Amino acid sequence: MGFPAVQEQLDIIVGNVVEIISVDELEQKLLQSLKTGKPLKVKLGADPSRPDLHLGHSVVLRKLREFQDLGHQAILIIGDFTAMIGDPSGKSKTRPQLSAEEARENGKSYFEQASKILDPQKTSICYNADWLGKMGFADVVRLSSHYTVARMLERDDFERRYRAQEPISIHEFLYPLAQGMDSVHLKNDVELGGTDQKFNLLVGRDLQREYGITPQVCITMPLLVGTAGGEKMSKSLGNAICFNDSPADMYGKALSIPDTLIETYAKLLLPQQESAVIEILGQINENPRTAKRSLAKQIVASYFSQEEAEGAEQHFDQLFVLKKAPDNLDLVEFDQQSIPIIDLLVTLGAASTKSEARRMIQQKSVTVDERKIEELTENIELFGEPIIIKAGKRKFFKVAAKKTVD
RNA sequence: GGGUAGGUAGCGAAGUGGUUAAACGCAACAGACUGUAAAUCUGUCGACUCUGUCUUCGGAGGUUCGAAUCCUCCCCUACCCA
Repeated sequence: MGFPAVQEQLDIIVGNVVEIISVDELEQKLLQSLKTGKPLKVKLGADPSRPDLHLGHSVVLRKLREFQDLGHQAILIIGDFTAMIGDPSGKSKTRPQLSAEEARENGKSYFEQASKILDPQKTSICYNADWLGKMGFADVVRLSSHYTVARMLERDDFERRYRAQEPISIHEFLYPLAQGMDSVHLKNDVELGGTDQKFNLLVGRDLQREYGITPQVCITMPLLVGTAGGEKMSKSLGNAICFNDSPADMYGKALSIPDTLIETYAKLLLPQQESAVIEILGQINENPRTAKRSLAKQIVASYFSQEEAEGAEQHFDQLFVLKKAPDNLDLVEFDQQSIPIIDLLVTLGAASTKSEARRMIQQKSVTVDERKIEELTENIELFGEPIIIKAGKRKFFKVAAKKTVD
């Protein structure tokens, strides 16, 4: 099967990217593949230590998908080797060192999640422990000789930390080199990454050249801003929308983004060709609310289905527009017949400590079957029909005493 | 090896013997408002048997009526000199 014309391919590839190093080389590679009928190898690195994919990852995954759709070969490379070492970078706590099995396990989960965007049939997965794990100390020494400290310090992150007098461990210097070795091993034509990966991508390019391979084209994609705006989306900052979120959560989170983010989200999170994108962009000025609602719905639909997206929207309206409890709450059963409200909130996980539970009550955010709790010491009767506990705006629980079978 | 500057609540950052559970900012949570879980305003934000009690300021001891603040030892980080 043939590839689309080079210009046609370029038009798609260029969309949404921040930088392509370099466009000329990319064009040549495309031309070459068109002539020989050989697809380009497009590499994307995946970190298996954090297998929870969120919409931030989707930006770059979508770009990879576009390459697939153009007929090129997507290679998802699971960094299980680096994950096994663990990364104590800077002040951030040492990441748990993963065992080989855990890393593989996470890698699998990563692939499954990524398959919501990629075409799994056309995606090859590699584990970099397969080759990095076989390198001996001598190999590593040889590898490190290709790079200098000064060049390492060019990296934004290193430079900043160095200036701020924050610690940088030696092995962190080895990371870009290890990642670069992946490119040497795979002889890939293109590597994708977020803008924060630019340095690493370039190291891969340099190393390929050192090892006598045609250097890869580096394509960087924008980092997605989190739902709160400002910082980049990340699970640990709690501003992420995850692939594994329920449709309802996904919808709610998407709807809570600041208005100023609607455009960015619409462009980066939906397929470029999607007609809804244009529609949403058109609505922003007239009615941001409508634009945001259809954005949220489209996002949910792209991970689940149109029906589930509708459902999520209805669920949301019921909760926040009509302010009623959702009707499909799981029942939490208790052994005892009654329980102090504070203990109840902690047991349910609505509050992490009793002090917090106390505070919530004092702030009048707790209701039991629509009745506001005023007394800190109130006992909640659990026998009989299940009751609905509401804590804050969006935490609902349905509780009851266990039915005694006699 | 020598020297200097540091290690304070989720993060950033004040505080250098006494109303200090510890200023302030961010994050978080709640309330009001709204078109949303946006924005804005207000409040909360160590724990508990909660008008009181207990435990915190890298760790362990010590001085003192009283210490995050003084002393000793140790651990950790950055920089400079070797």
